[in-house]
Amino acid sequence: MANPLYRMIAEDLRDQIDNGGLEPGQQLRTETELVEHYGASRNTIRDAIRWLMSLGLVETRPGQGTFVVKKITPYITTLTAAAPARGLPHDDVVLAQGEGGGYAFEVKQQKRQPSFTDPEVRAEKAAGAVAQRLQVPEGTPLISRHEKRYIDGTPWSLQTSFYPRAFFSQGAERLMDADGIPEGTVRYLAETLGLRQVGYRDRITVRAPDAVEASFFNVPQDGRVGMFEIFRTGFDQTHTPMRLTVTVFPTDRNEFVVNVGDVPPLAMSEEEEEERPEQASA
Amino acid sequence: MANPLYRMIAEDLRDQIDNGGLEPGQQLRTETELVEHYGASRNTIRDAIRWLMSLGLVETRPGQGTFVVKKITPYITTLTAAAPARGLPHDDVVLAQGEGGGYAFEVKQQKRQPSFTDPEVRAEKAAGAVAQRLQVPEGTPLISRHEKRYIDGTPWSLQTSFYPRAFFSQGAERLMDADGIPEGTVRYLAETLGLRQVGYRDRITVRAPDAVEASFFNVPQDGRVGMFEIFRTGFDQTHTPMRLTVTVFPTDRNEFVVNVGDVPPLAMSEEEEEERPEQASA
DNA sequence: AACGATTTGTTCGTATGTATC
DNA sequence: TGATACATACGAACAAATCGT
Repeated sequence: MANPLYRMIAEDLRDQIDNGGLEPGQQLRTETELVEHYGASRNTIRDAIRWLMSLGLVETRPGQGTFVVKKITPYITTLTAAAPARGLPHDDVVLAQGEGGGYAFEVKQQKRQPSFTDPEVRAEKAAGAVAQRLQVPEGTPLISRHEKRYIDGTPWSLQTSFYPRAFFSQGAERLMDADGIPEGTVRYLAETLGLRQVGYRDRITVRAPDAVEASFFNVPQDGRVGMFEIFRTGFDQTHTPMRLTVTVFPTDRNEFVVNVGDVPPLAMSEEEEEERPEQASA
Repeated sequence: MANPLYRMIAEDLRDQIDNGGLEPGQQLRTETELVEHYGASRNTIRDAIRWLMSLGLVETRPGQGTFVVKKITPYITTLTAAAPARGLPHDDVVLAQGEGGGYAFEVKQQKRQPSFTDPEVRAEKAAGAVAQRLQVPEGTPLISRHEKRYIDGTPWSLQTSFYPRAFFSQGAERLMDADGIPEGTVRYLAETLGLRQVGYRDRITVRAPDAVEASFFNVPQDGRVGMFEIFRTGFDQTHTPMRLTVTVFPTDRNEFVVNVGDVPPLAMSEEEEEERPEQASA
């Protein structure tokens, strides 16, 4: 039964975090102090701390100490379009609302301000998963548009959209502009090419971050914090994929909501006042 | 530039996994062999392996060795109801289809057979997130039904549904049966109490597994493999929550799909033939 | 700007325990 | 049972980051 020593020490520290005195953000005793307190070697203490780290309970900062992680109030993103007004035909509503301002994800969380970088535009060829989701042969010329997205100035998501490069030659020239398309690419394509997006499919997976993502989101290199990866394929009137948008979000600060049928609006009280009875000013 | 030694060794091993000879499932050289090969101490070699483990690239088995993890073909679950037949009123369709056999998640992956345990039924009181999502005061009497769900015999998800215990006294007596409710609790409640579920909301988050989940899903105790946690709140005609279902899935073997608007059915080719060029009969 | 004190990070060595075949 | 392989635990030394003086 006797668990290894480092895990017993970890359990003891965990208790103090879950119940006892250790508050989020607070510093733990230093490794040297813990060595004396538990009578174990420093390596064993470090094993215990590593265990707690892998559980996402503490984080270490070189030169400073070990700290209890504070949970982040999650950003909430609705994947389905805004609830259709009752009585309206379904198709007409789906994409007029939810996919308004350039891209569908809306920040439901009030008081938070999303912002984006101007897109970085590249010409590339379809390959692998991208070709598969767009249902085009490998090597098909594409346009990709890359954006960094922030909420209140903190990194929120990395987004890449792919379009067939044929759209460009057919007249949708602003697809390769490095400026944003304020009215949204979906609407822009409808106006210029008559391509109406009649629906989309999201595919939600989780994977480990790569080096770029870990650095951008400021999460540990290793896989402790996963990344939501959402593939959104948009379909036109002929049920042909007309675009693919891949967005990556850290799992530690994001939630997604899917509404089906007739559901009440997301109440503010549903996400707030989880465990902060104090303060309410913006 | 000069990364720590253990990470340089890890990178070298990683290259062999990504490009070179090391196939999924294959065994790496033993720690002692790696000590000789790289001229580093065993602790440093173990640090390198630990790094690769945290990236989810390898796994260690005491007494056997270190192995390259093989990725699992993911189970695909559609969260939205089956595509409504065009022209039908929206509300009537939403829940007749997708939420047929007891619960909404369908296994889209062909050739795979889901199975469930008989539910374990408990009487309990609403608390915390459950009370919040059901929009009832803390302490409200509830019925909870717990199921283990498998696909092809391997653990797939853990599911708990909560209903107000008042439903039981009002006549829905089978809610406390330890037998399954083959026609589905949603339909059962409609037939006995006239409670129609007109919509539902899913909330998708990722968190670390607890001890029970780690053991059931056979994933490491630490947080390397996250858990999808999906809260599904069902609403009745009066927009009041009538049930809450919480389902937990390991992120390493699950994907979710959300359909909005008019989208073509999920083609088999979209998930198959990722890296198996052979065989194509259906 | 420089230095010293503090704290975590990296690397070595060594010994023993435990799981698997 | 023995051999092999990973897991745990100790001790020690130096490096690198941070902070205050």
